[in-house]
Amino acid sequence: MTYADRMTEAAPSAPSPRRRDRAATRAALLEAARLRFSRQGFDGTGVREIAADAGVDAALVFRYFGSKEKLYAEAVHVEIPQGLTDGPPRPLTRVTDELLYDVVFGDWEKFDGEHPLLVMLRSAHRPAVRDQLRDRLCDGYLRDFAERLGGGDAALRAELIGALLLGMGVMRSVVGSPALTEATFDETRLLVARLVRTLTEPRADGVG
Amino acid sequence: MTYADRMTEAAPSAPSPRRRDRAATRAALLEAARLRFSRQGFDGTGVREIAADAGVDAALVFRYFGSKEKLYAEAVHVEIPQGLTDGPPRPLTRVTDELLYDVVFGDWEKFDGEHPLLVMLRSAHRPAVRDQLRDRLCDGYLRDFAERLGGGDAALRAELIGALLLGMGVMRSVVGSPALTEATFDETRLLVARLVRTLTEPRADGVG
Amino acid sequence: MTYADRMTEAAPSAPSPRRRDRAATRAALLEAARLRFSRQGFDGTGVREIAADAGVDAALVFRYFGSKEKLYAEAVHVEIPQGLTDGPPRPLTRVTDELLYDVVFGDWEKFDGEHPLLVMLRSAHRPAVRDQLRDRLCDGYLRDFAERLGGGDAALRAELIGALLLGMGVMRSVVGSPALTEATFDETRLLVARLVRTLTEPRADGVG
Amino acid sequence: MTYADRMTEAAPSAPSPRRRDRAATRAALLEAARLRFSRQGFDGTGVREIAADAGVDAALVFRYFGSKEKLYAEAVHVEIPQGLTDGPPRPLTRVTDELLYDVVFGDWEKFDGEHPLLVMLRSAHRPAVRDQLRDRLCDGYLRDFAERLGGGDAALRAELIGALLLGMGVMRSVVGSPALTEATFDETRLLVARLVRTLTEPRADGVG
DNA sequence: TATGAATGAGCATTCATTCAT
DNA sequence: TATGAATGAATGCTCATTCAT
Repeated sequence: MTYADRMTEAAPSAPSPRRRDRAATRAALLEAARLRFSRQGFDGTGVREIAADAGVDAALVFRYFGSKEKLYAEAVHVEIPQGLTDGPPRPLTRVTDELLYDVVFGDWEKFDGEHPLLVMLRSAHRPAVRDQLRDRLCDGYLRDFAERLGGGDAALRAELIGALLLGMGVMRSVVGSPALTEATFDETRLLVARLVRTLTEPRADGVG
Repeated sequence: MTYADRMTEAAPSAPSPRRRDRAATRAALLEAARLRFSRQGFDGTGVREIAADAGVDAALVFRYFGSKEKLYAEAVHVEIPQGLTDGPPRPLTRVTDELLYDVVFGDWEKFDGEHPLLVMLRSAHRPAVRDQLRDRLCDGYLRDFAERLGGGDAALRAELIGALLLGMGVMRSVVGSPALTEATFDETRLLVARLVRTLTEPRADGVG
Repeated sequence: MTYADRMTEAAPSAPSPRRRDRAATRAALLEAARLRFSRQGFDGTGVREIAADAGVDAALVFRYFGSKEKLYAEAVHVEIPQGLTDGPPRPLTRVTDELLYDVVFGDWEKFDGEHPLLVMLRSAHRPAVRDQLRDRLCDGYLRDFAERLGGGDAALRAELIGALLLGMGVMRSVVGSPALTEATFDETRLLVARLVRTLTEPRADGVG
Repeated sequence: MTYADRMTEAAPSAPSPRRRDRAATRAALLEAARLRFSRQGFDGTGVREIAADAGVDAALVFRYFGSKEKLYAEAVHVEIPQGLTDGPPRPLTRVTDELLYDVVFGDWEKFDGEHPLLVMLRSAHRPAVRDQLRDRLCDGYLRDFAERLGGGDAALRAELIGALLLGMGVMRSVVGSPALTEATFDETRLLVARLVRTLTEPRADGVG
């Protein structure tokens, strides 16, 4: 059996055998789903596994969420933090600092340590997940970001910054590259800030 | 056509020749597997599908490769191109130019149009794939790259460049972000070169 | 989903009157069950569907009726109409006329347009339904009918008439055969009357 | 458990543990399916049951037939006997005699004793089965039959004969009505022949 | 009493894999 | 050696029914 690499640890939480509590059961399923999907991706996770983690019957997944796919969509959904262009005015490098922390260095406990965008990336071969990812990334983060930048190729430069941050997240959490994994947030933010400024400040010489 | 034509050709179809020798059958399976895995990822591809594409029985996958997982490993394996620090000496931005073309803009026919690293990323939720990806990326590209860069945090800066390129590939092929998808190679390389120089040139001001 | 032809329209009635007494709820369940079972058969109907039509919880089905099977039995039960040999005396062809109308051409609103016998026939693979059907048909219609006919093989001839009428109902509503579906009641009754007389009138020549 | 009425007898045949014999396995599955479907209808039969009867794994149902529905279609398919208007010329009552025997009195061993039309009737709530039934009945038996009869309402009279025979089959095998169940073929054919003649012979008086 | 949360057996179907030939 | 028949565990999902409240 070559599929033994699937992690089989029990649910870390599953606190009380709460019974007959709709909200709590739903929440327990969502929490279990988040963790499993984060670790194992969509295809690698079974609904029975999730239900067992939550301590309930698998049929409740369908009662409460309709399908595995909808459970996934709801599990990886997070309210997009408004903090890009909204909130108190602050310099762009401050904004990217926050994003860097969130996406790359943040410890998203509920998602097994990774940013939900990276979690979704892991199951992005599914069209539904891909769409969700695109919405969150392009219509969420990047659009606001591009508006903040000026110039004709604002969208492209915004996506480059997005690519950098996303790529760093991939490097750390998916690939596990050594330098980024061991680097501290402070070491990294200086480099990132320099890169962001490079894309932000208008350069008189347009030389590549 | 890729920047450096390092892919060796192979029959694109191999339709009719019924009687095949062992080597040809193996090659046909590998080619079919490469295309299917690239398009559909590991989980989304069945061994019967691959075998049917190759015109042979599915049992041969196990006879020749032992398991689906090992077939995958062999299918996505490509000899790491020597073109980073080897070859004729050329400026670093030229090297990253080549990498940008390969990873982000290149058309890898044998992998259905994408760089094998992106293909692997798509199935990276599997520990085996993840390990393979890490080896290829860290011990392959990034190590050579870091040696080329000087300074104390060379490895980190090398990974940042790697993250940028990998992130751009993800943006284009997985996420499908609009600006990067529509941008031309030439529009993009100027921006990337600027970023690379930012990480390369020693800056007197160490401000982040 | 190849079974999408299952009708999914909501209940046409039972809209608003929230608070109901026991009797009204029971009646609402029965009515909903009758319609659903008539349309979709026993296996094709779920208790949740019925309960939803009636506007109550599915558990009430079990509280009131014990099981889906018992609900079915009660739903398709109708008082056998007395109109065969009872009532004012009238010729036998008149009686079969009435039966023809009832079974084949009648519009049984409460059973979605079909005679309950045909409805039951549709789920007659269930032993319980089959028993109910046999009781209704043999101990109900056919016994009275046979008494009306004279002669040694009265029972057999009665069953032949029953078979004709039942078969016509099957042809129209289950099979959907073209001629019987489009024929009018008046076109048909002449032929049926002739057949009935054939079985009724003593024939001098006993030739088959 | 109110569903205990499902018959659970083992397969009567399952002769040899024939292994690795495509044709024999296919045939064993078909035979088991025919019996189970005949007894229990489409919904009441599981593919595991069928496979167990045939002594093989349930997955083979899908390997050989694609789906449960296709297995059903193939299981209840019989070559329609040409013997209505084809073959040596013979009087119509002789033709109906044959049909009577086939549909009502014949012992179709492979279908658990019933004519396949009656078997299909049992699962006719499924659109696919219904279509198959209609094809077999209307386009098969009845069309040829109507051509044989003359007159303006030939189709209607043909369907009346069909209804009679089908209804008799239902009475015997589904309802289990006593007289028809106990009657001999010879007792019955005389009555049926009289009925057929009634519909065949032109009557000067068109009175119903 | 009536609600609705929970259950668990069951469903058809798919899959990588093995084994007889 | 290579074919393809056979396997069995796992998949997502549905259902009638029960039980706590």
